[in-house]
Formats: sequence, C-alpha cells, structure tokens
Amino acid sequence: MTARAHRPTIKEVAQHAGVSPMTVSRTLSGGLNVKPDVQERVLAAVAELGYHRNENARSIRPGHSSGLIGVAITNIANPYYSTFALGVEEEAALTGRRILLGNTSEDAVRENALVSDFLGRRVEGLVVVPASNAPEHLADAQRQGVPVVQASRRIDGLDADSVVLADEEGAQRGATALLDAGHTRIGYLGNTLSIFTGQRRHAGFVRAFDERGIPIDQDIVAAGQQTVDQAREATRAMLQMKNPPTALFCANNRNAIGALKEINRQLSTGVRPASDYPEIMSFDDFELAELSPVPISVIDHDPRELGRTAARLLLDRLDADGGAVREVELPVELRMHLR
Amino acid sequence: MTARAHRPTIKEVAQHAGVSPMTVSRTLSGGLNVKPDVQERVLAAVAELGYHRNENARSIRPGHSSGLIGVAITNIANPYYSTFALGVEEEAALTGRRILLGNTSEDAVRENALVSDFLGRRVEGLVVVPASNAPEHLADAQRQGVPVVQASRRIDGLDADSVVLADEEGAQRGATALLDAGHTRIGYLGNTLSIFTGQRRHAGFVRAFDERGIPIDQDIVAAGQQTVDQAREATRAMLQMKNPPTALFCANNRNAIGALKEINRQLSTGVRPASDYPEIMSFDDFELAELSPVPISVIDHDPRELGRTAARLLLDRLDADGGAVREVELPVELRMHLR
DNA sequence: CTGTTAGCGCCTTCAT
DNA sequence: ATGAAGGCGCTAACAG
Repeated sequence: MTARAHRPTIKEVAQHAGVSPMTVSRTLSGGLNVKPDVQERVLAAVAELGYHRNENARSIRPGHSSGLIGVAITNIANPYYSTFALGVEEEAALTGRRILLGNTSEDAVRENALVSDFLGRRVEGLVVVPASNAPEHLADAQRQGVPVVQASRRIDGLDADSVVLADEEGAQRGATALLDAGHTRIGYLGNTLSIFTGQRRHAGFVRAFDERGIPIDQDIVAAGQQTVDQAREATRAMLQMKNPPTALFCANNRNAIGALKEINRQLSTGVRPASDYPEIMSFDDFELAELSPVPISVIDHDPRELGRTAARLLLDRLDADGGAVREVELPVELRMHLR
Repeated sequence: MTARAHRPTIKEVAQHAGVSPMTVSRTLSGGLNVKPDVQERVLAAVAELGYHRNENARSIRPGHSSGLIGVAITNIANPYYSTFALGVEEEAALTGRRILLGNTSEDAVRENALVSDFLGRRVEGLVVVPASNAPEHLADAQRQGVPVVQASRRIDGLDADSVVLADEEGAQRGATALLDAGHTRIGYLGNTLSIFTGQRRHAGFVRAFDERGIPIDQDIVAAGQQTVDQAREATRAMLQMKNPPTALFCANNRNAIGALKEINRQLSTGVRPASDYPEIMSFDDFELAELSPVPISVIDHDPRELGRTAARLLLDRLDADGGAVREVELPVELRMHLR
C-alpha cells in the first residue's frame, strides 16, 4: 500500500504542462495574464499529479501568514469545551483558516509548551482558556505580534482581548433565586477558587447571601472538585451531614453532574424519597439535565457562541490591529425549575 | 496593544549573539560542536528576543515533515467525537505532533475541501471519520504518501488502515438480549443505513431476529435520525402507535438520548407510569444514562481509545511504511439493565 | 569549533 | 503573456 510516494511541486507541474513554474503559480492564483488554453493545460497537470500548493512554503514569504489559529483548551473531552472549539473552528473556517487544537489538562507547564509549539508553527493568533495565572508566555506571544484571546477565563497582568461569561452576576441571580424560594441551607459545589470562573461564581454566590444578610455555613461549601467523581464524593459527604443542605448550588457542569449522580445513586437504594434530597441550581446547562430526579434549575449559556466570539475577537484583531483591549462578557440565562 | 511586532528570525538571533546563523541552529539542535560559552550567549539571545524556530520553514526542507496530523470528524461538538479527538491528540502529542482539527458536518463536499486544505498544509497523515462513500480524495492523499486512517467508519474501495467498532456483533448481542428478555416488539432507532455504522448496527439487529426466527415489524424501524430532535420525533411517532414497542434499540447516543427525552417528556405529563414505556438498549454509553426513567442497557465502548488506536495506526505507518492494510475492530461491552 | 554555500517550494519583481 | 532571478527561514554539506 501507499508506496511512500512523492508530493508534486510546482516545478513538476510546470514540466508536466510544458510551462514555467511562474505560469503555474499565476494560473493557480486566478489566471491573470495566462492564456486560457495554457491555463487548461496547467490545471490538467495539477489534477493529474494531484498537486496542492505547499502552504508552509507560501507562509514563509514576507507579508504572508500561516492561516493557522492555535487553540489551547483545558479539556477537549468536556462537551462544554469541545462545543467551544467547534465555535472557534466554524468562525476560523469562514476565513479559510484552520485550528491547531491542543489540550492543556489544566496544566500550566503543558500550556506553556503548547503555546511555544504554536508559535513555532507560526499561528496567526491564539485562543486560550488559560490554565494558569502566569501571563508571561502569552504576553510573549503578543509582543511578537501574535494576538491572544482569552476565553472563559481572564488572567491578571495580560493585556489581551477576552470573552468571559457573566459569572458573578449569573451566580448571584441563581443563588438569590434559591434564597427567595425559602432555602437557607444551600450547599456550594464548585471548582477551585484559584480559577477565574471558580472565583467569580463563588463571589456571586456569596454576594447573594450578603445582600440578604444571611450567613454562609462554610461546612457546606466545597470548592476544588474538578471532576465528576470528586464532585460526587463532595456531595456524598454533604448529604450525610446531620443537617444537610436543602439545595445545592453547583458552579459548573462537572459538579452538577456529580451531585446528580450521587443523589440518583442514593435514591436507587429506595430509603428516602426524592423530596428528601436537595434541589439543584447548576451554572451550565447540560444534556439530559431534564432527567434529574430532583428539580434542577440552570444558569445557561452557549459555549459555541463563546467560541465564535473568541474567534471573532481574534480575527478582528488580525484584520485591523491596534485599538483598545476588548473585554466581552456574554450574558447568561436563568431557567428556574424549583419545587 | 500588541504593536504588530515582529517575529525574530535566526539571523537576528545570530546578530544579537554575535555569531553566524549556523551556530544558532546548531545550538538549538543540541549544541553539538558549539563551545559552551557561545551556546550560553546564543540561548540568552534566544530568550531575550523570544525566538522560536519557524517550523514551517524547517518543514519545507527535503526529508522533513510538518509534524501535523489532519483530523476530520463529522461533529466536534458531539462528546463522542470530541473524546475521540482527544485520544488522537494525546497520542500525537507523545511524538511531538499536533493535530489540525476540522469539522465536516457529515458533508462530503466539506470533507473534500478539508482534506485538500490539510494536504496543502503538508500534514503527515490523516485521521478521518469518513462522511461519504467516495474514496477518491483519500486515495489521492495516500498516493502522495500521506497515510490515511479511517476511524469508526470504513469506506469501500479505499486501501487504508481503519479502526472501527464491533458494530454488528455488539448490536446483535444487544438485540438478542432484548429478545431473550421476552421482548417481541422491539423498535429500532438509528442513523441512516448509508453510513457504515448505521448499516452494520442495523445488520446486527436484523441478524438477532433472524437467528431466533422472529420477524421484524418494519413499522417500528426508523433509520435516518442524525440529531437528538429527529430521534425524539421518531420516538414520539412510535409511541403513539396502537401497538407500540416494548423495547427500543437505539443505534447510537443521539437516538438513545432523543428517545429518553421523549419518554421523559411524556412521563412528566403523569398520564401513564414508567412501566408502560419501553425499556432501552443503547449502542453508546453516555453521561447520565443512569438517570433514565426506564431501564437502559448499553453497548459500551471507549471513544478515547478509538482515537488513540487510530493515531497509533497512523504513527506506526509513518515510522515504518509498507505492510498490509490493518483493520482493527475494537470490542464493545454489553451492560444490561432490564426490568 | 565556526562560517559559507546552496537549495527546499513558492511568488514578487523585473525583464522580455 | 511568459520566464528568469532572487529571497523568505532554515540547515545539510562542505570548507576552514
């Protein structure tokens, strides 16, 4: 199979068509100043040899770019981020650009390596869900004229465009809705506060309590779960307290899903009815949330649009550099389903 | 912001360090035959200027490759495929390669354009979930020495490595399990039979009935749903028949999720108990399947492993070309949860 | 140990 | 309307 063949060059096409490489080049870029019959011969040779212009060779010429966007996200497998990546890909494809996709696994070192690699491959710009609070490598990229767009999270000390969610406002509205529904013991399940969204959503949660003058019981605040299993364990611990929460505020889909799984598991033992379990407020909607055995409200938002917006910010900057840093905050939508 | 700066070249680094470009090049590729103190000066210049080797320039030299793998999948946002992409990315990253990711939206024309673009960017190989049955563009790639690995689906007339699932066997086992549980009216919900997996899973379904000598009622066979909403509508239609199925065989997660959503919606009207609704056999596990209000069994498999395997097939072929076409079939695991 | 030369594939510029 | 020369960034091969 695949006799390690050879990728034809413009020279070979030229030879094949009995013209000079320049004529091939001209034909391929519109055919200006090439006689129609010559063009035909060239295109025939192109088809026959299966020639494709070497974009890497083209991109090294002065004033030309690679048409590549580097996308570094923390977890490709998380549907939220993969949908985000789809949004970026779609917008990029509209301009003929492609995305180089890399996974950071929430690891700063890996992100560094990834960005460095992307720069070596001469990406035109970077879309990053920052995994650390260190801006150096991203600032470096910008200094070299490679614009960076931060998505979902924003890090201090980096003068780069960003698109994030209305995390704090959304969380506050969600938590307030629970308080208004009469809940006083509301458990918090979120990712670590060292992450932008974790910090902001927690702040919104706290603000809701503050505004109502209700104290927060830190015993039922669990921040730091990054996986469904960790969230599930945190939920288990909370539910077995002598005085468990009557509602759970989940700061992202990993935590909401973990909570649901644990509640569902306990329900299947049949000891207590669903009404004995806390209802849920989830920051992030997710597929099949509607199957929840306890009422679940969501603070919804659109990851695909987040990706599209990030890409547009980047593409705008590529077209017309300069101008102030743009910080976009996408709205979230609260959808209530309480008892 | 971002004074459209400049990406340093090897020449500038050389000048900065007071050496020739070759010395920089040598230093960067291990430092063989460069005095330690000179290396230091070079590395200092590299750091100061933020220099990154231009991989595109490197890759155009004879005998060198781009370190890029082109990945064309049908739907990035589908958790199944994004997890698959993660698997490919992981394996590729182990060898220092990156993935160019493109979405085909199940559209042959788009796939063609994508592959053509990938070839222009000099990818070393392609991992494709084929969206059509036309092998031409992929065969072209192979002819040029760009190996192709087909994942999840296989198309006729293409001499390329592939990794697929034990679709037929898995489907047959799942359907047989339903028959053994006493079901005789089993509805089928699947994607179109023109797609490899759709065809194979349906064949397995049919074979189960054939082996038991039980006829299939074509009125409750619905193939062609590609989205959750379409699956939901097909389910609705089936459930409102005078003689609805007592079990549903869903050939993929989109169809299973659509079925679940419809059943759940009808249940929430409270007219009939869950026990009146069909139980489900799903080819594909998915997050929160356990919340199903009706028993759900799954024919499980690991998309990440599918991606890893695809990548390994490709990387193997890059290392050592030649050898017969390899067709890998990954096993599936049946997990029963019936009434 | 270090530098010079040449050429990868392409296309801008300058002839013709 | 076509072709020849030159150079993009990089490094093998060949001096020294």
